[in-house]
Amino acid sequence: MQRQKVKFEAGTPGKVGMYLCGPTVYSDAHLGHAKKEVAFDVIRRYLTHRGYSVRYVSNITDVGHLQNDADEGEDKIARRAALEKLEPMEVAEKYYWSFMDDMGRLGVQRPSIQPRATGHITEQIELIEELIARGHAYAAGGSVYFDVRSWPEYGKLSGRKLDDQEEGTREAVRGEKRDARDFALWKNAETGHIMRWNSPWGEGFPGWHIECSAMSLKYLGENFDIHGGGLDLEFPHHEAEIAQAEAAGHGFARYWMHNNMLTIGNEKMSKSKGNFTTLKDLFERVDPQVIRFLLVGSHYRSITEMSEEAFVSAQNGYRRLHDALSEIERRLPTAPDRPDALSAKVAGHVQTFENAMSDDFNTPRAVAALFNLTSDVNAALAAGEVGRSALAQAQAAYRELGGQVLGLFAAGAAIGAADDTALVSTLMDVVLEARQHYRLSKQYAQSDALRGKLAEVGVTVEDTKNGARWKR
RNA sequence: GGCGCUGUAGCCAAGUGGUAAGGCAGAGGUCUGCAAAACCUCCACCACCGGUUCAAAUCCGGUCAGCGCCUCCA
Repeated sequence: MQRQKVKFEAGTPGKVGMYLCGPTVYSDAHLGHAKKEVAFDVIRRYLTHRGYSVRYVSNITDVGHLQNDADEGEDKIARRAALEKLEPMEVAEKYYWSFMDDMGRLGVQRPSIQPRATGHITEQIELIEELIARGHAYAAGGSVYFDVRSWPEYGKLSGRKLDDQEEGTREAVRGEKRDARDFALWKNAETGHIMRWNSPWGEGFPGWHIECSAMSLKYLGENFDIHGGGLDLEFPHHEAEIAQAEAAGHGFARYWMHNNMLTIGNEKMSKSKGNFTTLKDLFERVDPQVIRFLLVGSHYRSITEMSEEAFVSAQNGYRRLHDALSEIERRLPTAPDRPDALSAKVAGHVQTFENAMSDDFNTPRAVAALFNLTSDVNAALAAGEVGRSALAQAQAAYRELGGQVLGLFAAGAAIGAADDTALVSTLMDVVLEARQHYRLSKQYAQSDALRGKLAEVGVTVEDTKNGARWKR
């Protein structure tokens, strides 16, 4: 809670418990969600790489919270349900799986535990009762509110003072609150509100913030290590989480990490602004691996500026890395068994990568290390044969650092690997052989025509000293 | 109004007080029948003005511009 970069020390040696605020499942995920998920996925992967046993908990918010702070009862999921003519839980289910599918394609590993808000109503009610018992919450009109005046530490995460905040900037302040800034722990369900549960205060539904306090404590215990989420959640969501947990007497997260936003045209991409691109649309034209590469190309705490040009840039850059790895693996089986000067260079780049990641997960510097590695590898490959151990060492660097840590170079990814079936492989051999005949007899018009035809369907032919090769 | 962030090449993006990582795009060259890929070479007075320092992109003050949160938002 120092609002600065600090050294990480696990609460229990060798183990890390981390909690990430997950999505509200009422619509398709967009690129901004991907930035957050990928950022924390990389953090988790790197901690794992460093030998920690990580328990990664990320919630699913399937209770439909209100569109705004108004008194009206329509919530986001219910609204969507009406729109799509679905049961609210069908909406939640649909977009939950949609989210999982999108993240899977981006190479985001599944959480160790993925608790749902609707499955933890009891835990939330219990926490609310503890708060009431300790005098930090009060019931009013079938709802329960957190009494911010009773908890002086409220605001410590985001560095805010209550008195400085503008009151009720948008909506009329509810009369039943003791203070305008008190936030709901439990809300009375009005007539027509579909998602509702029994509680000591009547039928209702939990407030937005309470689920994260209840579920993180349940699965990670008190004083767990890391709590993450988007910077836009710092206040009020995370502030409220801390207050709820600590005012109830529970030690909460020891480190807080917030990813910055993704912008397009210098504006935050968000659902409310409508300037978002859903991942599903994006996957139609951009390889998920390229999107992931693009995201790790900027630091998680930095704003990532998105544009069409950025996709092209990422596509070409990622291809360079990918091609070098492919060439290494192609030459590995026949590489001579001797030491090579490349080894020391590889080791140097591996060290640079580790140093970058150890310093607040600096993925841009880590990626730069991979590019520098690639330069050395390509130079060595261009110069002639390279010793097997050096190649194996380089391969391991790509696979372990770029692959396991950054989540790149996934097997079966579209670039270079798709359709690499026996049939396609044989057909391509036949075509390239025919083309080679044309070339040897200097019938270049014909050979170039073949190459042109292949290019039209996205296949690139490259002539090398050792014959032609192709890639997609 | 309060809290906070950012301004680095055409674009993206790191940067730990000691004279700017990396990628894309671009220019020239090597190789090639031509391409492609790869390799070699080139490409930044770090928004502006002051200050501290032997030394500032980096620290301090100010100015300008932009952004985020304070309302659902990743």
